[in-house]
Amino acid sequence: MNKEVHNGSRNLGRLFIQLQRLEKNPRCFGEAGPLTPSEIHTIDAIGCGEAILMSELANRLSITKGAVTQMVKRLESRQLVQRTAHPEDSRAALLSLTPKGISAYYAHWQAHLHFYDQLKAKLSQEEIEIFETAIEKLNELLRRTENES
Amino acid sequence: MNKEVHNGSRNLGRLFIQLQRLEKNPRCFGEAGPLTPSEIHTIDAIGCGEAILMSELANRLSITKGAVTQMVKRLESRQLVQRTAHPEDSRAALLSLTPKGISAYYAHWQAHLHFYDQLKAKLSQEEIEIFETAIEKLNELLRRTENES
DNA sequence: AGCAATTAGTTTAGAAACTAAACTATATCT
DNA sequence: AGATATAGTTTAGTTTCTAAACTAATTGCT
Repeated sequence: MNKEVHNGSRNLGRLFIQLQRLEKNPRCFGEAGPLTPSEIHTIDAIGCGEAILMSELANRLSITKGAVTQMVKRLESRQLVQRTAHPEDSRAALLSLTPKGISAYYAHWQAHLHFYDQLKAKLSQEEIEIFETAIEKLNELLRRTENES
Repeated sequence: MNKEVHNGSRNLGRLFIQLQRLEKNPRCFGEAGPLTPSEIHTIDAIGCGEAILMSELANRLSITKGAVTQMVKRLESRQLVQRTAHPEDSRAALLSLTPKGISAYYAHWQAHLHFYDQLKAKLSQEEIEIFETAIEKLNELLRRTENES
């Protein structure tokens, strides 16, 4: 009984470590060749919505602008991302996904959904709902923890 | 309604990213100075149980033996980890935590528990239980996914 | 209009945390 | 004893990032 007290925290820790491990190696998504975790993560952050600025991407990824420059250069050379001139500010570059980038984006998304479906298959409808609200609360908690520091 | 279909997966993804972000910077634990994520992770993997071999540590961390050599060298020089000779195999080194390492280990553990307590404060007893079994099932699923590839 | 301050992005040198592969030294198997 | 396997180390090189100095365009002030 007493031994079980810390298991919740331990399991959450393990979950994190396993996720990290799984996301460590390059994988293929859509028509793109093998993509490293950072690469697919960047594609995910750019997304299929409106084109975004380099600095906005840096923000979303929590990395420096310099790192973004380097990453985008690589993805551009592999024709996954494209830059277009900003219509009003000639300093700025507008980033968006190419068709190949979009295919990687959807394939990645698809993989996530597939994985999540597997989890849902193991839970009842009620459990799914509780799990999801718990995850949301966790996210909220983390957001606040982040601002504290 | 339809818009909500993918939110579970998205939130789980966000959780992962937020956790990564949070664990990015060096932090202080116990009597040890600032420790990088890899360092505290290594200390956590060595643990306070029986002394372990370098290769066992490499296994637990899913990194190469060479990487372990380098990491342990650093932690040893900071007096967080110690090596003792293996009584029966003179090739092998037995790793364990020094008192300073142990204090870091517990402080890290403490931080996790504290965080988890904050989450639990937001959930009912029943919700906690469901959440924890869901996490366990997730872990199980991940373990299997890992073996597949 | 003119000059300072700000902002967008780039460049460069270097750090952290790895890997792969060749290596040393000991142990085990036949 | 000799071949093979195992524990750990070393080294050179990769990836992903940062910090800081930089360029070029924009905005704000007077």
